Amino acid sequence: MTLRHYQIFVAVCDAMNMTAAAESLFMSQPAVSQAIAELEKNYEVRLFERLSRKLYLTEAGEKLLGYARHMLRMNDDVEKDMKLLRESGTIRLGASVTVGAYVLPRLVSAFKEENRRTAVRVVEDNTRQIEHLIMTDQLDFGIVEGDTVSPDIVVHPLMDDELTLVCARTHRFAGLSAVMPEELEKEDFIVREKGSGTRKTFEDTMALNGLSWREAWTCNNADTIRAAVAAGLGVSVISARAVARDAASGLLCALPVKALQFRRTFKIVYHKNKFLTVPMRKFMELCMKSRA
Amino acid sequence: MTLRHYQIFVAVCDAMNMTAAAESLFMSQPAVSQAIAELEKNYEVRLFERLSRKLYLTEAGEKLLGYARHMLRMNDDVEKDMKLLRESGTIRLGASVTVGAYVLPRLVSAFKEENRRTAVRVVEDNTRQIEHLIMTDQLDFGIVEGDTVSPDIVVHPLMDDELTLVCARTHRFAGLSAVMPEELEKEDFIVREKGSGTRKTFEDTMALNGLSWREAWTCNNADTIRAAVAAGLGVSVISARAVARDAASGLLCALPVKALQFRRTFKIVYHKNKFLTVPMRKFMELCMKSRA
DNA sequence: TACATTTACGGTCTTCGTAATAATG
DNA sequence: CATTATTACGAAGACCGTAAATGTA
Repeated sequence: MTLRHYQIFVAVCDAMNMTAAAESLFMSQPAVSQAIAELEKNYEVRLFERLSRKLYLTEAGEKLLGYARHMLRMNDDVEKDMKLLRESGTIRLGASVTVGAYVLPRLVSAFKEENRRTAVRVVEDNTRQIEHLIMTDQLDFGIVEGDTVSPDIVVHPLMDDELTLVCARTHRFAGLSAVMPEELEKEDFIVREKGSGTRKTFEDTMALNGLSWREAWTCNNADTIRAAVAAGLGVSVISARAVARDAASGLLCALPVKALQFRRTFKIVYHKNKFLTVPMRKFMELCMKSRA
Repeated sequence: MTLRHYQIFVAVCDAMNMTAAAESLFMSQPAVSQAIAELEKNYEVRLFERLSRKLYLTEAGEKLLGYARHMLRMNDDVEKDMKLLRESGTIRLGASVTVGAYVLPRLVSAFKEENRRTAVRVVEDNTRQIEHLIMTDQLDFGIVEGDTVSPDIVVHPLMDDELTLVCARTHRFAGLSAVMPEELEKEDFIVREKGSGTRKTFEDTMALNGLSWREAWTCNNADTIRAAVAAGLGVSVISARAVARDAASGLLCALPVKALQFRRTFKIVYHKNKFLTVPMRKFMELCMKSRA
């Protein structure tokens, strides 16, 4: 028996008259009659007594009616829920550390402003981990700074991120319009841990320019770095976004290195077979539009 | 979308693998694939992510799964309930007064003995009312003493019922082996009300035999009649079944009238289009078997 | 290559319409 | 005779099978 049978049955119960039920369902009366007959045959019960051109619902009919109404109601609810999910399902978003700290909060809150019914869940971890979560559909997509490995990952460059040299306001560099690259070799560096994208960009760029450097302090977050730099324990090269506020307030100095740029790109990444829902695409569009 | 779609969907969720689901459903794998595709198309949501030969249930899939399981469960329950009702639905039984008081209790309790799951509801009223309730499917069938009117009522004679003359043990009739019909005309009669089947049988038989009679007391129940007769207030003609116990205990005397019988028939009656369930037929068979 | 899913296509059963028949008031 | 339900039958479509194609490990 199909939901259609139940639907017809309920219509007949509501009308207690097959002809009227057929009309309400915009179908022929014999089709209704047949559907009821099929139900009765299938369950081997009589659903209606037909006495003197009138229909009377039997005990079995009464019982079935309860179930049928419930099932049809559920089916309608499915429709509604699917529609809702189609337009506002949860977004499971991955972010690598720098992105998560300095880019995403702004984007997520802007998105939520315009899509209040869509929940956004963010997982922050290193690029490698984010990639794995995407490959196993534990995340819908990610915004990362590092490079992905799998050829099944689609990569959309989102925005460039510039690392900048920072020092304390009391440091000898403070006030210079630019620092000569060789000067860096004389400094103590406070750096992120191995495996960090920031660290990798810094190392790669230094190596590319034939510059050596001294590691004075290693830590896994930008807050500690800013504090240590401000305290004059050394200099660092971290995302300009991470020090924008402190540079403006004068707590730290951010300054360029002559003829040398620490650059990387933030990218939106997802599995090439991933089905992107409307809210997911909306979020991505918002990211692309708001790249600064 | 049909229940079949949901059934297939649930199987795929259970296996998280279309091929295995197809096997468990004893159907081809493409058919499963198609059912899922139809669901996804219909609701315009993706139910599974297909990443690297693996299936992952989406948020929408998760939601749908909950509904689908519920609906399928209900559908199974319908099956069970219908089966139960088929074999043990309620019996709505009508009985006219004498039948209800002196015949039915025995039959119903005998029936319940062997059909514990079948509920029996009895409505006791006069034949005319019982017939109306049957015509409007408020009763499944009836056992009545009177005659039905509608040509749509099927009538099965069930058992003869003999009315007997009763008097007090101190009455002048007491001890006689038979009473001469003419003697009746000298007695005071305690009778049932007009409209009663018992009264009608009595009146008809008396009239048929050219006998007149005196009405001393009218009441609508056999208990009062027995009490009044026992008190020597008159004689009566009522169902032998109603006085069997009192006659045996010597409280009353039941005796034949020479060459005269007060007879009527109890009948099983139902609408000719009435669908008789298994328990209903069982009850009728029990009635026919146990006719005394 | 081997395995899983999707696409293509065709046969069979279902569903529903029209028309005819039966039953009822 | 008008109204309602059932039966009969045929066309359109759904369902599911086989075969081939596609995509991955």
